[in-house]
Amino acid sequence: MKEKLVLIDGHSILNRAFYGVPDLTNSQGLHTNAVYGFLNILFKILEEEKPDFLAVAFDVKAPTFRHEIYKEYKGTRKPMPKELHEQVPVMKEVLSAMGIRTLEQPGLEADDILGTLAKRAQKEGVDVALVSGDRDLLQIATDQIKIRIPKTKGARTEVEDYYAADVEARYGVTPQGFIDLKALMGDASDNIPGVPKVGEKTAAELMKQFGSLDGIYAHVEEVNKKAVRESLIANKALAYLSRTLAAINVDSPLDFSLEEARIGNLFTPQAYEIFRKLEFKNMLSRFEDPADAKKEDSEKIRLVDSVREAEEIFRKVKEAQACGFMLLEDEKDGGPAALALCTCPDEAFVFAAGEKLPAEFLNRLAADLYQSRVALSAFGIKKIYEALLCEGENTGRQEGCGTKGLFDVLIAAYLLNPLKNDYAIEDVSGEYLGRMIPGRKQLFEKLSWKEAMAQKPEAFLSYAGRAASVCLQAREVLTQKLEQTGMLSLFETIEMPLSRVLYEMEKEGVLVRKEELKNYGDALVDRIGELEKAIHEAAGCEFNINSPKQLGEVLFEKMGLKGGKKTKTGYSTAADILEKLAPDHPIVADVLEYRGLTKLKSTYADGLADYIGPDGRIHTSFNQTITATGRISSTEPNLQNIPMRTQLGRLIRRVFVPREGWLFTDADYSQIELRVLAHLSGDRQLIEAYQSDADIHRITASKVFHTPFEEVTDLQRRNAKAVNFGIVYGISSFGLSQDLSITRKEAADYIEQYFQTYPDVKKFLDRQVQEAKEKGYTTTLFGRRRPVPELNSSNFMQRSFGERVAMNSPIQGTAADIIKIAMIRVWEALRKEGLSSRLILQIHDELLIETKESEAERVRQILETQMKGAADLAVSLEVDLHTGKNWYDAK
DNA sequence: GTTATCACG
DNA sequence: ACGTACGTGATAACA
Repeated sequence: MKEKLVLIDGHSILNRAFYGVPDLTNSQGLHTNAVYGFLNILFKILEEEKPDFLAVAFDVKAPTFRHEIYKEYKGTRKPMPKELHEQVPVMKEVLSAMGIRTLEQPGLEADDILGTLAKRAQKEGVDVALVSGDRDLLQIATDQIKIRIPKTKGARTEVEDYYAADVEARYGVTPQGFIDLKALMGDASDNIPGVPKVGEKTAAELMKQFGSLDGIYAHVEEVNKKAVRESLIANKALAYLSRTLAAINVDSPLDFSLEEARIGNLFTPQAYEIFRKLEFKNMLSRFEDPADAKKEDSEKIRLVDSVREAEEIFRKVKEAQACGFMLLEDEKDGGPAALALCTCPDEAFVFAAGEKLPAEFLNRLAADLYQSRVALSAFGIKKIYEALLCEGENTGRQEGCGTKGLFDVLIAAYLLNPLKNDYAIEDVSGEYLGRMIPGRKQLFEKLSWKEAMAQKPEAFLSYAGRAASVCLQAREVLTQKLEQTGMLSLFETIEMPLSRVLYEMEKEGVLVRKEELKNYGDALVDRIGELEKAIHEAAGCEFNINSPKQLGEVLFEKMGLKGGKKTKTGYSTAADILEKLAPDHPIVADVLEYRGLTKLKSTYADGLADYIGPDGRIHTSFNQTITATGRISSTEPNLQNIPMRTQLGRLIRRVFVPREGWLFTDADYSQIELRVLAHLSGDRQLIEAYQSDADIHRITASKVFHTPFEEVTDLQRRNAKAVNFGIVYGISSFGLSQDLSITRKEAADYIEQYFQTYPDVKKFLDRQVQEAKEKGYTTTLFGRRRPVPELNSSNFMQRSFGERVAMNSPIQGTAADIIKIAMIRVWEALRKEGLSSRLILQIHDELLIETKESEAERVRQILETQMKGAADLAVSLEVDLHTGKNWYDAK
């Protein structure tokens, strides 16, 4: 069996990976996408080739770097972006930790190193696979040397393979001919002059006709085109010099023996450590689990599956101070699959629900434990209140929202880094405890908990036990981190109590009149049909109006409407584009109406109906660990985006009703974000504007446009309002100009005038950006942080985005904090006074209470008092209150 | 699974 | 010169 060598063109692959993999950073803000992509390609190649030897070559100096796209289109060089630059040493470190031989030598380009090694290996009878993103390497290909060019296609990489024959088949020249071809046409990015007048096309033709550079000069008189012929003759020396430059030196002086590149164990402890640091979680599964090897002996996880045993253990657990509490609820049937408890880190009990240990019994024990004085540390607490509170909660803990002693690892991890997409317990373990444990996906793929328990009982036991242990251990570490970052009070007094409020709101749900919702949907159908017909008729063909692709083609090609291309996939048919065409083209107006109606039908009329439960109510999920700013979000269904702005859409709110004989009370903050801005900036003018109790947009218009208050026109007010919004979003003249359909210059003037009117707002915004740049994060009034890694980007667009984020997050986030405080206070007031009315929805600046008629006045008072009093700002917080028989009437 | 669009604050 | 408003989630189309 022949041995095999894999050679990798380090910079080239790193470069490919950098541009092929979306931006990734670890929690320290280190960019990792290129390294990640490189390793993915490496692992793929290794699996396919199963080589005996492996080496990676780098250029010694890479101050500028061929940006592939620029090279192809512009023939220029571009400096390596710093996001990529910082990954080069990391990459080398990773390779070194994996025991992979790296090669770099002053005076030698990576191409030369690769070429030389490939040829040497071939001489020794070793097969070679050379991996590079650079087609120049194709000149090295032979029957034993395969050039492999990876292409990132969407999510995964495909590799093009070239032996010598493949090069000829694809390009019509031999590998040697490749050199000649390049010599003829030149390559600006490699400083190869080439022959003047000969470009890509001509070079290819010449090669086809004569076979080689030598062939061309042997028959140079036979070259057809006069200009080319003369240039060839005049530049013969240049042509041969170019060939020398284009040819990879396959005989470089390189002190290296193949044995040095023999592959050993790549998955070393050192590599594991680095992968962990880089947070390449899915790659960690390639390592043997060090936790297994190291911990198995000391880690005792006991399976409990009888009532008698369970009771005995619970008695003991109740005497502990703190307890890690991991309840695994099956996603298929919603019932508890198992409960894991841990009172000291290397010992855990896993209670498996089943015939011998009924779920109800487990719930009772859990509730009992919650009533005891043990401090529970759980993960995703909102989901487990059901079990904790199953016996009612009117004994024991009464403080706050009943969360005393409870600690939610999930919420703590979210506060410490709100940018993550998910917060798996195994990630928390690795990140905060430095203790790697095998992840759920790795162990069970897509199995539900009950399936996992049945199919892989041992792994399940181990996972559950460790998870509980992590909950216990993480409490201390996370508390300390929260303390260090100034977020402990936010955690304890806002987020933890809020989790209970959200649980109750979800459980309560909102009543929806199913019949009326159906009628609403049905009423849309006829008009949708009419529009569809009219659109197809006007277009002269039938097509799917819902397909932006088809719609774009019909509108802009078939019908020839003028509208610039936008997206990479084709024409933009977004509403703001179509609105400009609508007045002149009835079909476009119809499309817009069609879009509006089908949206109402599919997302709201039909979409919501699927979520009405047996109790006639919709129970949304309020997610507490999703947004970057601290807002909550609502899913399945989203009840925070029910139509409001158009009359027809707004009507759907009539199907949201309180129970028979009750009312809705709706309370929303008036311009909470602008008021927060007034407070945070301390701007005297803005604060006084709010104290005067007049329409803030009108006041702003009056000041910004130097117009007496009474004479402000509607247009001026509208413009001022847009500027106010723009300020909150992190103003840019372009954004404002888009919104108002004015020129950038005009928008810039408005902004300039605004800042002159409210100078401290300007100072405040600048300070947010400045501080965020220094510290790497922004902070709300209540200490909530949001990291802004984009501020360090070398990419203008990303950096600008970071600046807007730095301006917006403290404002949006502080407003989010305030309404959370209000929610807790309102909830507690309702409870304390023994009222039956219930908080059921939150829509960012609005609360909806299902109100018992006899409590209506008291509910209004509670809402007003608690919402206004949620924060003490330099301006008052104002609340608009409405009551009605449905949500439509209560707004 | 990603993209385009559009609903809300 | 770059190419935008901030924060979400659901749907349908398309690869």
